[in-house]
Amino acid sequence: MQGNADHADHAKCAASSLGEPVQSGEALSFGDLRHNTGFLLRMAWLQVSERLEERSASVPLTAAEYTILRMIAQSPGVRQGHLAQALYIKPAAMTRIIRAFEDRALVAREIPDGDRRTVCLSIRPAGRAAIDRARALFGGLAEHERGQLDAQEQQQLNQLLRRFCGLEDSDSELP
Amino acid sequence: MQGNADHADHAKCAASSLGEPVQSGEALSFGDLRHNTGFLLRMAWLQVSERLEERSASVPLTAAEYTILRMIAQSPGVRQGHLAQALYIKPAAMTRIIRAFEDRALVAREIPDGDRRTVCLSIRPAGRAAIDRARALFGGLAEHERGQLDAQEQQQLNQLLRRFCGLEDSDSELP
DNA sequence: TATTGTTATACTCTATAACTATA
DNA sequence: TATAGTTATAGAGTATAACAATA
Repeated sequence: MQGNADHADHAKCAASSLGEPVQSGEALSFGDLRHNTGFLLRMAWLQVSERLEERSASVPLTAAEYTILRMIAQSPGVRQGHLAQALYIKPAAMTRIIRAFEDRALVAREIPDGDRRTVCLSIRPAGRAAIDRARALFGGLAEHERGQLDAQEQQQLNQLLRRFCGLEDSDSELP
Repeated sequence: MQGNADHADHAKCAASSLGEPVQSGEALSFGDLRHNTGFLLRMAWLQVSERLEERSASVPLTAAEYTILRMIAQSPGVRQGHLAQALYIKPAAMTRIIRAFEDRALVAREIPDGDRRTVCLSIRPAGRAAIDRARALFGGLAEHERGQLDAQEQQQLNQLLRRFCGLEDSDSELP
């Protein structure tokens, strides 16, 4: 429910004109927003991306690039379009990203004989080296990724997030 | 190996320098990325924001604007800077957002006598009406926010997310 | 001098549609 | 005609620093 904070039209900032407490202090109330998954997801992502951005300063790879490179390394020969679809990246954007990778010799583009409209991607040695260098910064259950959670809670969070986005516990766990 | 070898024969995609299976099919493996909280958070947020964007088409408020408006309604007289800090919005960006709100008569800006450098915000009737109209689209545990989760799992996810970003179960739950 | 908010500018992402080439 | 990818352009969002007013 939310029926608080009735009309406080002329709420003087500090001089409380109405019963509702005024937030001239520091901690302000999030109210029902605390039960809004979209809001929480955005807040959590903003915190993480901030930390990732700091870290990406020390390595020639952003977190987004790291993700794409890892996907290519894990799926050699993957079609560019499939990769874009899986990562929610539009084809037009993927083209620029991949071309930049090619310019830096991180990935190889190949047009297969079977269907010459498509582009297949594979990792190159420099790409693999970049991944290895960045893994410690961006990867796994690292401390900077935990927020206020302990390792067990983080795994629980991860599982719920996988379930949330339909990334069920199916692939590549047991070959 | 799974043998759909009709194209895989000559597709040099397949015959890479690695022994790894080739993902010319559809579902591709996310590998260790499935244990990467940052990656999962981004994927989940992308799904949600996509749905929110569709919904915001039918109402003159984006999901981000809805969040800010609700915060102002919940904290009448809140200082603009505090609001920006709480929501991870830079002051420069907040200025434009608030001015747009003021132009649409959704919020009121007030410069208090106590400290004339600051700006205090409060909701106006049109703002409250906009919130009410948008609540059904953006709010709570709505179906569009659940992903593949049932209501209980979603609450569990919400709690872990609150913990993750330090939004502990402290505020405004029991006044 | 430090703080709060504003302005101006540039840069990164993203969205969209038109285009090429293959099928 | 449909599909895969490319190109070009515009728009939103965000970062940065310089600035004004106030403390």
